[in-house]
Amino acid sequence: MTRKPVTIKDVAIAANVSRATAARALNRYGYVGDAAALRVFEAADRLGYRANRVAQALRRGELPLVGFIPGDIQNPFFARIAHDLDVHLRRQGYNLLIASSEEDVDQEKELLESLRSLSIRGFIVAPTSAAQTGHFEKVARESAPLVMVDRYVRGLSCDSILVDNEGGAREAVDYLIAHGHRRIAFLGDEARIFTAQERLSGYKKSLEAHGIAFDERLIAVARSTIKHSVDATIRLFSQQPAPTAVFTVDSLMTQGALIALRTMGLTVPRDVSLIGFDDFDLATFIDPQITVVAQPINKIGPLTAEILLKRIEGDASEPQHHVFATKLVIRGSVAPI
Amino acid sequence: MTRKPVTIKDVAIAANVSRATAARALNRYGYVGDAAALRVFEAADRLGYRANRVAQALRRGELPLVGFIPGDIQNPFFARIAHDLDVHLRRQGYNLLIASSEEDVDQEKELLESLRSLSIRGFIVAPTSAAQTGHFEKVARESAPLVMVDRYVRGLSCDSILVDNEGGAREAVDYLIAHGHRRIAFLGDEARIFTAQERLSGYKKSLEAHGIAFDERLIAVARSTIKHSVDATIRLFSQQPAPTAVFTVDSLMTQGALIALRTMGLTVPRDVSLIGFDDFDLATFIDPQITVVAQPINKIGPLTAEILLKRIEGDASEPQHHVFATKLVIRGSVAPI
DNA sequence: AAAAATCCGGCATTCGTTTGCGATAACGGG
DNA sequence: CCCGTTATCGCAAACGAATGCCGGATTTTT
Repeated sequence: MTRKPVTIKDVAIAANVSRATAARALNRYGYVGDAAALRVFEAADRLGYRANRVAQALRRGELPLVGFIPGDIQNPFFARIAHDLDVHLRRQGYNLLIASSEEDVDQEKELLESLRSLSIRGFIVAPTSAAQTGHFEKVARESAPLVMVDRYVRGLSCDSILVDNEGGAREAVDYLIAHGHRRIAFLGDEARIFTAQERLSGYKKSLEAHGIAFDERLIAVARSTIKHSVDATIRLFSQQPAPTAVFTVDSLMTQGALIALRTMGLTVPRDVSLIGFDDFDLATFIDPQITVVAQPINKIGPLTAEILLKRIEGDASEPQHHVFATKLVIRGSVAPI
Repeated sequence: MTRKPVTIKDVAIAANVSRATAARALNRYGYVGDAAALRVFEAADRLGYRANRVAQALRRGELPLVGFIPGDIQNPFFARIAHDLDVHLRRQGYNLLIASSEEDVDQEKELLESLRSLSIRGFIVAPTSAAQTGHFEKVARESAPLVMVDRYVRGLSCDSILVDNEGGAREAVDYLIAHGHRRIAFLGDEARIFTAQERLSGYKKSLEAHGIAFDERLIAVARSTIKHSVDATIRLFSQQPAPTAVFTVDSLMTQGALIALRTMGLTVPRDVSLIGFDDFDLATFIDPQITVVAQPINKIGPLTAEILLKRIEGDASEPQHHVFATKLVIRGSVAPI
């Protein structure tokens, strides 16, 4: 574990030139004689020289790093986006620093500050709260470009890449209603979270459009983990009269709901119909196959990376707001009542 | 997007002291008068000063960053580990830089070099190849401590945190054999990958112990994604006579195998018995529930983080090698022949 | 052959922070 | 009152790389 990094000074000495010349040779700028350059390259190679990116960053004021702050890296949705971001950013020489906010506003704030002091070049954030915006504004104004993904903070002048949450939810609930359901439960994460709000709003609009009264008791809120969703679902279906259908807000909650329903001895779709937001690999494998609102997840990461890179390169045009359409993928988890 | 970071110089001027005094006050060392310290704090607070971690790093020679290089961040196994690492490392003031090697040795090498030049303080790696070791040796010797997780590179003098792959696989295959199976297929990722090797070895040992001849045609190799595993499984079960059971090497491949079998009209466990390595959330939800070799995944990340932190703090004792026991979780995907 | 253009490469500075050393001041025991 | 001790704080030098500037060497041009 001996630390003895090779600096440009070592290379310069070995090549018998000054540090300046070595730097010029390695970075190919200014005038460097062929002989000197050759000696420098040879020495750098022999010593295994690697430029210290920290020193470069200090001088330039920035590290080739991009920060990604999702709500939860274990959610397959965010894992997929992280993967796509990583691939695209790396192609341009950036590394991705992933730091999960765990849906905690304070932690998100802290992370943002912490990454900010790293002179990071850009941020990709899925804001935990749709309301609290102060910390983002400061970062976006003073530090580096920021792009919101999956979630939106009103009033923040930044690019955003979203999906049509409200439309997708509405379509799903419309579909349930068309099958005769009236007591449709909504299983979502905390109201603070943008996607939950929008999907709830789509749910409400659908009910309203069909003249069905909104019933607070049909709304369940839980953290987005399988475990928490199981509990919430059980609570939901313990009341009388029980819902006849449930709409879940993401794939983890869908899975939790499935497990809970099975535990309670309820069969999908015979006893309960179900539609989930966000598709997942095993959706087609479960019996019955689960009807879902699918998002074009393969497009979100790449587009986000692309937009952020443009911003980093200085694009100062008006903020862009992309909204991807969702698609109701009809499988077998909904039955007429 | 105006960049005007507040430096310690600004604080010093505002507090009417020298930079040195400001630094001493903020870092609480050396002699600083109460009055001066107070002025510094006040000024720092008012200006919103945050130390530039890049400059600190340059001076100290290291950034409070730890790099994690898994094979694939989308694999729930690695996502979980990444999450646990993140939580534990952050608690100690480190940020986690996640960069997936995508099971590509060259990319792994590049990532390692790239992170090395960031003066990263430690590495956590799941080596893609059990054979190629050169790049790791250099890093571990010259740059920063390195801990191997989930996979091991022979001859590399580093800590490792593994599970008992061979034992787990063997137990699974024993179990299949005990149910009368003889033609047991093995679905694994590329032989280059350590866990695949070990699990295959366990498979072979079990066969051998029961006097069953090893048959090359029962071995299928595919990249560890659901899509690739589907194809490989179909190939496996297209031959005559078809296997009566299959052992899969990770949860993604298990899911792929399930999908393939269903597509081919084969029912588990009536037509084919199945055991997968690595448990997954929906394993209990599929009909039948899937019998798996479970790993203590909740312990791997925390232990890894703990060991790395100790190394960073200078622990130079002999490399530790942890091997967690696996557990065969018997559910319903195996039937007697 | 002299003047001018071109090419090389070293010196010194910059980035923001930390810190060894030295200067100054305050204090108190003898 | 003197001097040793302790407290306080500033100067300047690192850390490693990048680069403007400038003097000197070489080549080209006239």
